[in-house]
Parts: sequence; C-alpha cells; structure tokens
Amino acid sequence: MPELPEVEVLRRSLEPHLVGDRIERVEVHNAALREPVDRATLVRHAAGREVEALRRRGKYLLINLSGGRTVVVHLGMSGRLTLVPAGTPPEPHEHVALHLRSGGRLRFRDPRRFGVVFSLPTAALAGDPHFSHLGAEPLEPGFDGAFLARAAAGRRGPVKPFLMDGTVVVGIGNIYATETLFRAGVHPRRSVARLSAARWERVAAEAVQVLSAAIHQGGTTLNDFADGEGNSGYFQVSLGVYGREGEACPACEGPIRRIVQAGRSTFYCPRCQR
DNA sequence: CGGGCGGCCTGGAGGC
DNA sequence: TGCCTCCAGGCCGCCC
Repeated sequence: MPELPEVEVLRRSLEPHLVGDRIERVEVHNAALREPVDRATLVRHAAGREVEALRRRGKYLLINLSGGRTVVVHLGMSGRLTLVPAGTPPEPHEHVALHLRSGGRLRFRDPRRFGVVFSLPTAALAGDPHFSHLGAEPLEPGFDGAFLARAAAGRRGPVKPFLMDGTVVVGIGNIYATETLFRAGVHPRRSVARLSAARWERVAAEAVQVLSAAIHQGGTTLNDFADGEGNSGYFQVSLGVYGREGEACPACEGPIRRIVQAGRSTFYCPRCQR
C-alpha cells in the first residue's frame, strides 16, 4: 500500500493527536510480522513514555518518545495504523496496539504481515541496519537531476527499478516510479547509462512533483489505504498510467501497456515514453 | 558489485 | 456457489 506520500499523509494525520500524549500500555497480539516483534523491548521502550514528535524516513514512520526512545513502524504492503476510541473491539490482524493516556489506542493492523514494528534508542537510528543504507529523501534539498546522474554512474540497468532502489532514493515505490517516468516521458526500460543530464533533471523534477501532489491529495487509495483517522486519499484519480493497461493514454490517447520489471508491474505509454 | 527473481503472507477479483 | 489462478502499494536474501 504505502509509499512515501501515504506514510507522510499518515504522519501528518497522527501528529496533532499523538504529540503530547502518552503511551500507557503496549499490547502485542501477534509478533509474527516480517521481523518478529520484540515485545519485551517494545514494552520497555514505549510504556509510560510521552510522544514528543512524529517523523518519517523514507517509508518508515518514527514515533519519537521521551527518554530518547523511538518506535518505528513500517506498513509493508497491507499495514494500517489508525487511532480508534477506547473500547473499540480488536479487529482481525490487529497485531500491535498502543494504548494512550487520552483514551483510545493506536492500532497496527496488517493482514499480509509484511510490516515491521520495533523500537530503539533514538540516538541509534542512523546506525541501525534498517536506516544506515538508505538513500536520499526526494523532498529534501539535494535531490535533483545531478544527484540521480551521480548515483547512476557506472550502473547499467533499467531506470524504473533504479528509481525504486532505496539505497539511491527512498520512498518511491511501484506506483510513483511508474508515474514519474510517465510524466517525464522516459521509457521504463531505458538504461540508466543512456539518460542525458537534462533527462535526469526532468525525472527528478517529476518525482518531486508527483510525490508532492499525492501528499496534497491525501495519498493514493487503490484498495485500502487510509490515514490515521481513517480517511481515504484521492490521488488515484490523478494517476496517468498506473493500473490502466489497455486504457487510453491521457496525453496521446494511445493504449497504455503493461510489462513486468524485476517482478513488478510497470505501466507506460509507448508513444509518450521513449 | 549490481541486478533479477523467488519468497514471505493474506485476501480480493475474475475465470470456469 | 465453489474452486482455482493471478495479482497486490515492500523488502530481503540468494543467485548469476
């Protein structure tokens, strides 16, 4: 489900509710996520702590707590984090719940269990293996065509999986890589070795544009994404090619094609993307 | 070393 | 209705 825009929308929706509140109790109903949830450490780090800030790194949501601890949540493919009133009965696949002093709880629900929940000292974040290899934040200064061109130097593969490589740039998943290349007019199979500086500039600019627009529209809800208050996004109506195999290209009316790259669906317009 | 692919899971959609 | 296959927004480890 979630790429950078969805996690950022989630962060913004939760921030006003969580900051200043306190986690009274931690419940782990099912520890068998992609990485086993370390219940004892999570309880020790989170229980009784105040929420100081909500941050984001790539697709990771960071809940900064008092005492220099941070709870990290990654939604995987099907994860959802929502605030529900106290007494709301647990849902199927509600694996972790953080009960708040103000009443209610922050529930983590994830049918496919590709998500991750863990905690650590805030000072250890940068050196943690989840984060230490991560690339640039696309919405922060320094992310531009020259950066991408440098990162691509010496590489050969197609540009679409390159954009999804988190060691290069974080937060761009299958939807936004697809849409970025459509907007930039670049064929998803084009080799990164064969993109001009001007093309890289265009790719970087369109990535920033599409991510920002998606955040502004509350994210993309294809199936079940919702923010912390349960609101759906509506950027899906602005998708140019993703999920539209056989439909007319919004620019040239030609049929949109679907191919598979690195095991993932890619949609593109063969006429507009070269 | 970089890139491709399978695997991790469940559930929904669509074909028969 | 039921059963089967395919597909899904991420990421890691293994392989070449």
